Amino acid sequence: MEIDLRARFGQRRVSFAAVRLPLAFYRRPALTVARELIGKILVHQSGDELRAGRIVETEAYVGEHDLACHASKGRTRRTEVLFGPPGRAYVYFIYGMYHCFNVVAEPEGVAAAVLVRGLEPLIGIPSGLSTDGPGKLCRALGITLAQNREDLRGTTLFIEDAPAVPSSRVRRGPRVGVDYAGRWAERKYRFWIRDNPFVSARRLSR
DNA sequence: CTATTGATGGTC
DNA sequence: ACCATCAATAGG
Repeated sequence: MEIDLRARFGQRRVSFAAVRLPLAFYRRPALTVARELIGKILVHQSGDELRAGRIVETEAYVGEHDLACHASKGRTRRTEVLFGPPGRAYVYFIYGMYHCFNVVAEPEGVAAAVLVRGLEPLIGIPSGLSTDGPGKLCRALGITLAQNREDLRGTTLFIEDAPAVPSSRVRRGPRVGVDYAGRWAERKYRFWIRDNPFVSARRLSR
């Protein structure tokens, strides 16, 4: 089923072609994908529920050598999807309560991904559910382990192209919650839209 | 405002 | 035992 996002964004006077991001978008360095995902539209359609938001915050996890990346633990049942083809969902369950949604990046064989940490609500987000944080946005969009490994060019969980966000509006800083990764925690692998209220960890987001 | 703590369960 | 989180709580 095709979904015409143009009609819905028309209400916000935003017009662009509703087109899924192609494989080539994802098959690039994770840092590039993380930066370029800012402003794109994450959509989850399950049954007759359509929920979508604009990506306002991401983090790159660049490979097995990156001690903050789950793939640094090697190839396991959980991390296997990271070694696979790009453009798939990597969803994991954390702290017994939350899910986190990632986009697999880089060519097959390179275990890298981009964590989506903040969404600006656009369509169908139930009132009272916030989207400023990786766990919260998964709850708001109904993303669970059921979506793990899903192809993001499909029809249930997918990402639509949208106008690029200019560099003047994008900020960079260290990733959140990865102090265990030593020097890798210091690297500025996190991207967010400046002053956007749907960015997580506001204290660290100036 | 910062710092700390508890909830809660998959993974290895 | 650890954890790519979050809300509640305590303290300055």
